[in-house]
Amino acid sequence: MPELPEVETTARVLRQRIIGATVAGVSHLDWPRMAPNADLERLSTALVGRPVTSIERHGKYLFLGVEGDRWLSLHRKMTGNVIVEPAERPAAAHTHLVVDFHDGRRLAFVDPRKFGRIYLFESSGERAAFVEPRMGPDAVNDLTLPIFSEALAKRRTCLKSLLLDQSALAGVGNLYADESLWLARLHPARRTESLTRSETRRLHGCLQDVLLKAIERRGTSLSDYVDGDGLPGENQHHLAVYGREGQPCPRCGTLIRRQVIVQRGTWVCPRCQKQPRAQR
DNA sequence: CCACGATCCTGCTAGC
DNA sequence: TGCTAGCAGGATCGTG
Repeated sequence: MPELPEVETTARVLRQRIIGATVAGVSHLDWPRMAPNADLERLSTALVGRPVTSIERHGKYLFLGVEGDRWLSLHRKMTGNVIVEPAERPAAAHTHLVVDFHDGRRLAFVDPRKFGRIYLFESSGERAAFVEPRMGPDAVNDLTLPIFSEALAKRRTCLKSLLLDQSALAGVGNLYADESLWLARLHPARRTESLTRSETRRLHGCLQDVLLKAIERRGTSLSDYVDGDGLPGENQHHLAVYGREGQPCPRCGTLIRRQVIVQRGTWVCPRCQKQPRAQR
């Protein structure tokens, strides 16, 4: 599933490919629930005839800006992909939005599960009003140690729940939460308020390491994810715990275990990540 | 404030 | 072999 590193990799590809391209048309919007605040007519009116001026990312959201402060925003949830390709190619199955450009290429939003979301914002203010209540600081661009400590102090919950909460910090999903907690040698069920100052610093550093390494490796391709050129990433070959139940911990060799924490499949090394005493 | 369950979807897989 | 029930999961919403 695309999390911050996958969305960042896609954003970098899109910047190289479509900045300056002018929108010629919008089509294939076949599932209205995927676009809660826009229909094909509104999207066309806002985008057609305008060149793409910027590609931005906050957390797992992608923002495609066109001239005149209009923003097409995409969230890929679990199975969505955003791909630039020649317009003559037949549209892939499960294509739910196509943006055609004047140069004969198109951007396709493909999502078998239809969990992905498409939004249109007609000003930066409108976009900010959407982002602010639901997303905290971006986990890579805005999350300094003091800001992370503050986000942690504001909530009394377990570490896994904190890392997955997009309003606390934006961009981390199930995979990178587990990988960061393993690298920091902290159990996902540990309470936020139980962390010492040095554990907080360690978790912050490990989270940055895990996310930046994953970006260098162009994301993790386990089932669906490919980048803006349709290419898989490399980080799936470097996972320590995620999805590795029964395989040895790369640090100590103990067999990785899967448990369910805050309703999510969670992988831990039972030796490196000591279960807190209050938990069963 | 926090936890938990339901919801949205379809592809995959375990089990018969 | 072929079918089906159940699971997975990000964000949101309603309930306790």
